[in-house]
Amino acid sequence: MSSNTFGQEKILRDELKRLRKENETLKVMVEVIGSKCSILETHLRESHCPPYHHDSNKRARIEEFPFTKSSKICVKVDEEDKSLVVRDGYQWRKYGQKVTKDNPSPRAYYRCSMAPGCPVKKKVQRSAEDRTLLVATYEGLHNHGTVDVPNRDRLPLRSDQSPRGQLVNRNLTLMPTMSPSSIQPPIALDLSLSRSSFPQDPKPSYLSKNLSFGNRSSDCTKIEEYAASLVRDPKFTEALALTVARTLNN
DNA sequence: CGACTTTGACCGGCGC
DNA sequence: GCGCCGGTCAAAGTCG
Repeated sequence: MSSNTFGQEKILRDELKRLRKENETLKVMVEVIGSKCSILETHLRESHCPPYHHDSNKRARIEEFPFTKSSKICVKVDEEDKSLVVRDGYQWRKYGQKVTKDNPSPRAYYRCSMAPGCPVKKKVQRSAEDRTLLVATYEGLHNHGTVDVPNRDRLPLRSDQSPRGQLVNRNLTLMPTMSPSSIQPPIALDLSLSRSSFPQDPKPSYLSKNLSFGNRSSDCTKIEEYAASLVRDPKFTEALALTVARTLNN
């Protein structure tokens, strides 16, 4: 064995060690954020309990409890790409398109067509600030358990420029832009991350800082502060989504 | 022929 | 009450 081989082996071992640490760190983050999420959700439910009027004459807009069923994701696309297609592992049927006042780009309305009667809807619109971002807003909860269906590769069909059935590779980014009324984790957690849209960058920015959990008295505070800063990091949220998706798969 | 998009019309909430 | 606006409907068109 040459010294060169030993050197490579050492590098690989170091890399493995580093990845294990990252994995542990991510696990801690998932637990912290998960528990915070549950607490917040419970708190919201309690504090908003039912000022909920059910008027049978009102349309579906107010039929659903508003606190658990809305989330946003952002998707990076080419500026020239005019299709309003967000690949999230579900199958969608477009039922409308509108130009809204606050944004020159049209907003597309989709309904989940993977299961009959699935109440989930999504709106997709190009961000007014950043034309390379597609903002997808999800409403409702899927009434079917899995996104792992034979059709999962299928895209919502073309809008003006995407040929029918064409696969579009997008960089999905979960954005920490949820409003107080959207505390629940994003609905489409799969987000096709199993397709390995996981960042290639071996050192995600959120892990470049040193993280030590030595002192238990300040651990909780540290973790909370760090978690708060992490949720603002799109790379972290993407990694988090992947971790959760894998956990669910297991 | 079925599944889907397109697009103008329509509906209902909301602010003035 | 009126008009604006976002969301939905539904007929027609498209595609495989």
